[in-house]
Amino acid sequence: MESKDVEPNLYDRNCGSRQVLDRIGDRWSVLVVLTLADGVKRYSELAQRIDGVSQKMLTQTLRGLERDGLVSRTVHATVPPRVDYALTDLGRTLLPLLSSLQAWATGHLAEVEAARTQYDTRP
Amino acid sequence: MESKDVEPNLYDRNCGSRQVLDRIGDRWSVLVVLTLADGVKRYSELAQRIDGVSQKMLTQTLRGLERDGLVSRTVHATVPPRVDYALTDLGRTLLPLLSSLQAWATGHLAEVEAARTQYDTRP
DNA sequence: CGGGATCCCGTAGGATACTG
DNA sequence: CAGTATCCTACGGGATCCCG
Repeated sequence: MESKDVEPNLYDRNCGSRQVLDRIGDRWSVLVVLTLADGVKRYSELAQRIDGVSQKMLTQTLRGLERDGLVSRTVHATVPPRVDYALTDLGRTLLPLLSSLQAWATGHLAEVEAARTQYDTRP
Repeated sequence: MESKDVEPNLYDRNCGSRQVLDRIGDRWSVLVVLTLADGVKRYSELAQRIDGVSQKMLTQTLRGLERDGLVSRTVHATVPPRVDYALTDLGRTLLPLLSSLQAWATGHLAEVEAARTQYDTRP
């Protein structure tokens, strides 16, 4: 099969789908999107909620998500300034997947940790 | 079900669930697991299939997945040596999620790229 | 063939200070 | 408050050599 309908190959480093996957796979992106799951959040709320993220990384992550059309950014011309972030429709389509991921992570945490200790304590 | 249910907080950097998520979110881990979806693979097969991965990263990724109990590693004492990698039962439970992720990436690729160009070409 | 060990570089990413 | 700008370090990750 070699039509122009290239059937996106995730394993090809030049394929766009891989870049999309990279974004999804990003540490902070996942956490940001999940945080925005329950509605609009301000910059400071995000920073507060997501433990360990530096403002540089948070800003960078938000820009990336905004660029990819997953998150919308709304600036209110007030004093003090206020910026709201929310999921776009596209971003919302990603939500079920990330929730599943979250569920898997918490649900299988015990097994993973067990595997780790077993791996670490062996000949 | 027990009283110890601290309800794993993904947003706490010290919570194990976040480390699990980090592993899943890893660039190469996802691709390796997906590659192993259709059965046992040798080291060289993986290296060949996954474009752009260095052997160092491949080895490192495989070790990580093995440690977390997602992938099994079988060494055959032959000459030349032969090492087989396969998903464990635990690893297989992750498969549907990653497939969904893959589907999302390819399915929404166009929208994401559109959003990008729009973002890049604006005041 | 499947990696372990080294060397080395680029950059991701943290801390801090400054601005609109 | 919500960033940008700067500096600086750690580490991701590539290339190379070598061994079981």
